[in-house]
Amino acid sequence: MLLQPSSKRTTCGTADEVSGLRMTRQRQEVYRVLLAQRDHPTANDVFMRVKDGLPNISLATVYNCLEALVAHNLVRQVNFEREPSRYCPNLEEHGHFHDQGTGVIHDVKFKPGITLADVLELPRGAVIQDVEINLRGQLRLA
Amino acid sequence: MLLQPSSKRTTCGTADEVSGLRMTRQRQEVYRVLLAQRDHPTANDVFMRVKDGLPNISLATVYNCLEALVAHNLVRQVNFEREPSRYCPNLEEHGHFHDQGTGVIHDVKFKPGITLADVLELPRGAVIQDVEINLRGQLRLA
DNA sequence: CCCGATAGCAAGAATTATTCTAAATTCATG
DNA sequence: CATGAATTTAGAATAATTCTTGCTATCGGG
Repeated sequence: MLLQPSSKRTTCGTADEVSGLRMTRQRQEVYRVLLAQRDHPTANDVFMRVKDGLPNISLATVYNCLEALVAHNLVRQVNFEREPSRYCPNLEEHGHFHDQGTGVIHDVKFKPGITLADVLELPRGAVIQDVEINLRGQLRLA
Repeated sequence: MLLQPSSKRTTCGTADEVSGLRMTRQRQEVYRVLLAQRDHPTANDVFMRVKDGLPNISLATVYNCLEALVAHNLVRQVNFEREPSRYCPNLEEHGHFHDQGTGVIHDVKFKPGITLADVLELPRGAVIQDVEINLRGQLRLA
């Protein structure tokens, strides 16, 4: 899923868009950085990485870009406790395991064929829009 | 030495501890407020409620009390997105469903006999200390 | 009962991730 | 090219939470 400032496919008069989002240089670079190193960086981490390619970018812009990417479902925002938000380009439904020993956050997939309703006693009539599963623990390797 | 219930001081008397936590007047009141209205209040909500009984309590103390209660596993801290933390005296393992329509947070129980390992592909050797499950959605009542 | 030590409290200042503001720039489109 | 909308930027503002400081209450030992 490489993003490219693709050819001018101007249906209604718009230009290079991904998921209806105009792909500016800054958004491109923020997205590229997220794909390049999938270690759940914070906004500030992203800021520092993006500065290599765009030395004049501002932190506010990084926040703007991340917000735009999240709003257009290209990136997920991951909140852990009250820590700074982290960002994740893995769009599959998944949870996160935060290893307290190393600080590393691992993606955790659902077992195949499992749905939330199999697991939880949801309120009647509940329509779920978004699921967040966060685990904290240690990796005790044998 | 004979001890009579001292009528002068607080009704709670001396040095009673719960889970190794000294139960001061302030901690008692914070805890009581949480038990009385289980609507997942924020620290500030708790502050306002506690002021009825303890008009001189400070917000910092409410934070301290909540922290102490959480540390001693009498209360759970619930974090939703980047919103202010909420507090919950329900100690059963459970998740939270945040109804976007009303803003109400509902506790969500696991179905009986379900364990995390049934559902998630945990990393090998992962020892889970804490689980957080947050759902966002709407209640569409038929 | 007295004393020193410790824990807890209150008030306000500090911290910090994030959002907002306003001005400048870029870009799409006519 | 002109125009208006979207985007970027730098810095100020916001707000939940934490920290600091000085004070008070409580505990344990003589």
